[in-house]
Amino acid sequence: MEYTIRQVAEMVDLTTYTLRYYEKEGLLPFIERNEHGNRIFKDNDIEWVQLVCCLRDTGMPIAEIKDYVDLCRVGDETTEQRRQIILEHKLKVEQKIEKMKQSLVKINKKLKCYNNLTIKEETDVCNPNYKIND
Amino acid sequence: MEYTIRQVAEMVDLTTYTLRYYEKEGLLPFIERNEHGNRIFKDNDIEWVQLVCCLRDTGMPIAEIKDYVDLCRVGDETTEQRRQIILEHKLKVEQKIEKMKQSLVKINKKLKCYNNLTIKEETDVCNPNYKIND
DNA sequence: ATACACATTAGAGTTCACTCTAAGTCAATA
DNA sequence: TATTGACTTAGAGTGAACTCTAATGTGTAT
Repeated sequence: MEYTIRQVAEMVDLTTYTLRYYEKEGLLPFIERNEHGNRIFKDNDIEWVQLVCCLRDTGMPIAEIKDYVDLCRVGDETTEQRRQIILEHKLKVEQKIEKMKQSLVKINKKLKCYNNLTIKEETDVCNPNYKIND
Repeated sequence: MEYTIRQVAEMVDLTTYTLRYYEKEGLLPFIERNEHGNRIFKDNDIEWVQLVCCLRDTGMPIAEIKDYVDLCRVGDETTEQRRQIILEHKLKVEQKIEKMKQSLVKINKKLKCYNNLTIKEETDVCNPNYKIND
């Protein structure tokens, strides 16, 4: 199957601007063109875009994704370097999730505080301003 | 206990620039000053800064934290609005964690692919460039 | 034929969250 | 007394990641 940039944008929930920007930055070096110079996305390309999105969504900077893509283009002799990049990113993502979970605990405590307040109609012991509590 | 901006920066792992910026943006409206106009952070302030960091780290924009802080300053009649803000943020954070976990699954698949490659010394079936696989 | 809808490019502009600079004040120390 | 070092401010600068504009081209519908 082949898709226009607009269709792909819709599919992966990016704008056409962003897709062009990603190509310009070297994140999508394989996209073909038709006879008018318009981009043609194949199914493989969609999957690639999705991988790029996955890395971006988990906090990998554009420049680092570019490095990874460049290694991909070199060929077999770079698999170990690529493995290393993905491994390190995996660890960062795991840490990020752990930190988010910790933060969520704090947020839930805060929320519980407000819930108690609302339910019990008590005096505001839960931070009308933070001088009083938390 | 009282602390200088430098000490607080160290404690919460922000720069002094960032702390001043947060105050300028209205995120820390209660910080007192000494006779020379220097900021004095109390223990309460540290906790407040940590809450701000918690919200920031989980993706709440500065402007939204500001709105929340402003509501705190108004007083008791805004607890329901504040509860709502925290509740909605909690849900967003949960979604964010869920999305991160999904992404991690994808990243792990990729990594496994490279690991197999490295261990088995097979032909590169795992994306020397993405035309071949994934 | 002409308008509409979609595509293209280079490059400018925007937003966010800092990050830093310059110029100044103040207190303690050599 | 002079320097050092920590603080202050307003406001300029930075970097990342988009986001958009303007000019242009192409194919289809009325």
